[in-house]
Parts: sequence; structure tokens; C-alpha cells
Amino acid sequence: MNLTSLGYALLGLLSQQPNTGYALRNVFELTPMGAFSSSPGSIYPALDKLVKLTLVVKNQKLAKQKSLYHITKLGRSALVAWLSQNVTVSDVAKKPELILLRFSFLESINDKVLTIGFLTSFKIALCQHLDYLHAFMLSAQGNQLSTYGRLAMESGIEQYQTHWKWVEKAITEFSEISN
Amino acid sequence: MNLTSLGYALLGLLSQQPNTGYALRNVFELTPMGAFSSSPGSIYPALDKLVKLTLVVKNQKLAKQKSLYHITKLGRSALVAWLSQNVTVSDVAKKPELILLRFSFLESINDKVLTIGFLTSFKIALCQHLDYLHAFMLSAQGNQLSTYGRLAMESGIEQYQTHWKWVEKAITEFSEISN
DNA sequence: CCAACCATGTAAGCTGTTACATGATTGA
DNA sequence: TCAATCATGTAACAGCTTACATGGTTGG
Repeated sequence: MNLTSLGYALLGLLSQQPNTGYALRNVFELTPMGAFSSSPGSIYPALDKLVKLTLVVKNQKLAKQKSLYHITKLGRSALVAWLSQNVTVSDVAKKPELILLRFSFLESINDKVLTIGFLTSFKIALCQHLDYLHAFMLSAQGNQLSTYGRLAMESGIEQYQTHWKWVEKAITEFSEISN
Repeated sequence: MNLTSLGYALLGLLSQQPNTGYALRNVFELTPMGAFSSSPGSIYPALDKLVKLTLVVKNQKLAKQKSLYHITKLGRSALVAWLSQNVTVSDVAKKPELILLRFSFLESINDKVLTIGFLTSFKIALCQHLDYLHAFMLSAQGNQLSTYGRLAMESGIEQYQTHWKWVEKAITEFSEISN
């Protein structure tokens, strides 16, 4: 059951509450989730695909020409499967923005142990990737970097360090929450 | 002359030195530029397109079955046009990773004024986007965030703040460099 | 000589983009 | 009533992914 990022984003939003296609478009249009496309040409076909896979159902209950999408049990389990995967070094290196999206959808499951496990895997992957970046800086290729290249590398490293501090803070917050 | 991110990435790498398709693949495979696909099915068609647009030329000088790509004057001017654009809020919100890529390619031009202008536009766009995110947190939607949503938002804000500190540092470094 | 790697290419299929198109509802 | 916005769709096209395919070169 492999969906695209957009498919999972829609599934995650529908796990929070049933919604119309138009309202989902507005989430991408008007909130900080703006990295996803809000064009009808992407949203409606993506929703159609979720319906075809029976991960969501389409209810025509509202005013004509307006339909609500609900997540199904199968959809919820597909979402949980996606959210439960440990964060890998590849996730950190290639699609860091998806990690925070997955984290925010973990709210729908609201399982303290699962959340802390997720954050811990994120932390480990960050450590590994930071090790790789530091090693790269010390390698032959790293040594011949110009001012531009060095500054760009430093920017990347600072970003991951910021993530690392955040993850520490987040783990602490969840560890302190009553079960 | 609108290329995809991959097209610009290849053009930028070729502005540094002529290279083979295979070597370019290895850049995406083996260095921190790993967010781009290194598969032959993406690289070779993208290079073909650059050749068709006469932004690069293909030289069969080396051992048979191995060919070098060189950037042309037209290619260099297309790259400069891309790099010279001011960073917008939309760039910051939707594709932050491209901003640092563009910065690192500014090395090929090596123009202090242009570089500082680029960094300044980045800084301004960051300020605007941070204002937007803070306003969102204080809005009705921001106030009803759960622990998960709030932490995810904080992560985003911290990332942009880290960029802001980096940009301040980078501007200072370039301002101090002898002309 | 054989495995591993170098080096390039192509074809099928899916996704997303852009642009266009339609009709309903709401507020001035 | 008229414009703006709500709400959904579709068709053409470009791009990337995956998988497959081919042949050259190098080192043990």
C-alpha cells in the first residue's frame, strides 16, 4: 500500500476529521502545509485514488455538489503503518519535511510509547547523518570547498543540529506527560 | 527558459567543471546533494534536454562510449538569470532546499555584490515568513493546536530561525572579504 | 577470465502541473 | 442581479521512478 506524499498527507488530514476536497485544498493553500500542491488537478485525482483503494469513502450527504470524505478502518491502519515506521537516515537526508508531517499525524494515534519510539529513531538517524556530514567535511572533497560550499555545508549541519535539539526537547515533553 | 530543479542542478554542476553523465550521477549518489535522483532514467533525459536547448554541449572526445558535457555561454547566462533572482517568501515556504543550492552555485559567478544581494533577499523573505508563522500561532487555528501540532510548528520556526542566523553570519563573512 | 564497476540508454507507467471548464451559492 | 467565492472536475503535457538492457573497462 504505497501512496505518494500527497496521498498520505490527505489521509492524515482525514484521520483528524472528515472533510471536503475543497477544504483540504485550503489547508495546503492557507496554512504552513503549503509545500503540497493545492491545485484541483492534484487533489481530486489523489482523493479518487484513496477511494479506489478503499482507504476513504465519499459521502454525498451535504448540499448537492458538495461531498465529504471519511477515512475507513483500512485507511486508518494504512496510516498507522506509515507512521509507525522508524525514521531512517535516508528519510533525514532526502525528505526531512515528511518526518515532521508524520510526527504531527501521530496525534491521531496518540500513543505515548509509539511517539517516543518515533522520536528516538529520528534522533538516531540525525546522529548518523550528522556523522556522515562531518566526515564529508573532513574528507578530500570537503577540504577543497570554497567559501560558498563551506557555508552551504554549514547551513545544512546547523539545520540538522536544530532538529536534534528539537527532538531532545520533544522526547522530554512526552516523557513527562502522564500516561 | 524554465528548467526543473534537476535541470538547474546539472547546469550548476557543469558551470563548475565539464563532466560526464556518470560523474554527475555520482554527485547525487555520494555527496550531500542526495535529494536529487541519481537514476539514469532521470539524469540522461535531463542532460538531453539541456543539449536540445543548447545550454550545454556534448563532446565525444574521451574513450568511446564516454562523453563530456560542457556548459555553453547561453547556459551560463541562463544559470546566472536563475541565480540572480531575489529569494521570495514562496521560495522560503515551498522549496527552502533550492535556496542553498542556488547560493552554492553563486560561486561560479563570484560577484560579491550579487551574493550579498541574494543573501539579503533571503533574509527579508525569512523575516516575512517568520512573521507569518508567528501570526498563525496566535490565530484561532494556531490556538487550537495539540501538543503534536504545536511541537511541529515550533520545529519549523526553529529551522527558519537557524537559517536567519546563518544568513547574518554569511553576510558578515562576505562583507569582510576583500573586493 | 570473471566479477565488479564504469557508462549509457530506453520503455512503461504514474504523478503532478497548467489550463480550461462548469455550475452552485453567497453577499452587496 | 452580478461578482466573488465555493466546489468539483478533466484533458494535455512534462517529469520522474522503476525496471530492464547493453556493452566497455579494470583488477584479482
